[in-house]
Amino acid sequence: MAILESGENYLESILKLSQTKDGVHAIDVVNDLNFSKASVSTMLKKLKDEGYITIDGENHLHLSDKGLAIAEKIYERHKVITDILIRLGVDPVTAEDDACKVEHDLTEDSFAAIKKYYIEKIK
Amino acid sequence: MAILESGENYLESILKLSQTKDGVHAIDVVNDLNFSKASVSTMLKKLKDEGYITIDGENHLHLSDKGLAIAEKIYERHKVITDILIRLGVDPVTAEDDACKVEHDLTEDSFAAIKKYYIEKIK
DNA sequence: CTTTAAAGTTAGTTATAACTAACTTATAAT
DNA sequence: ATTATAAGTTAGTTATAACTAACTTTAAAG
Repeated sequence: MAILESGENYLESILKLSQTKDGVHAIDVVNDLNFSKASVSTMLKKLKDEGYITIDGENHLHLSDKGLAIAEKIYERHKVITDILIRLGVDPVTAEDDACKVEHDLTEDSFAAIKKYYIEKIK
Repeated sequence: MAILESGENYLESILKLSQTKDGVHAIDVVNDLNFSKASVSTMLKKLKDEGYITIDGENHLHLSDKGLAIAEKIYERHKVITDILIRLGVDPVTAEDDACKVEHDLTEDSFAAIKKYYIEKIK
């Protein structure tokens, strides 16, 4: 079963959190995504069952190889799209919010085209 | 109750169809969106109940003022985003598909910024 | 005019993904 | 050690929005 939009956000959150903190817990994801503990618990179980993350004895969340691949993909999209919107004059908070939605919708082709343009013409 | 992503697509479809055909029926929307007749029937009823469309004695679909406003907004986004992606080198079919998803996610601010850039720098 | 096909509806199901409430488990403070 | 707080789980609910199956209604063709 492939991972969907919501799952991608969880993986991205775990990656982001793991860059500033070691030992990411479910509660950190709760605070980052502003979902209920119950929702996060349920989704993390699903992500674990489907092999996107592992949870160790201290309840630390770890991205598996395939989880990391998705997290990195989405996180890159997030940063590129946010930056483009900011450079086009959108306020940073709105840019972040919009990137967070759009980042899941683009095909590889479209994002690659956007990224290429971003690197050559905007950045 | 505000209209959501799916409803926006129906309104956009009705607008698009009404530009090449007069007397748009539910079945035309079925063929345009590739949903089942049942799904379309149910959603059109909801859009009617909430005042976004009217359905006349011949089962022709008509956008109300507020329905038209949404349809035009989404349709403009669709065309702008599709054109940008095509100009960035994405194949037209993929560009259409991606625009169809992204068009619902952007805030007014972000789309306005993108449109401004599109008019000044890309078009 | 009757039969067939197209159009539309209704009922019930499914999946995704959030929620609250209530529970357990684990940690920290008195 | 007991209690209070924090963390995590489980069960059941909700909303959105698709689906199939079965039905009705309308329109067209013989």
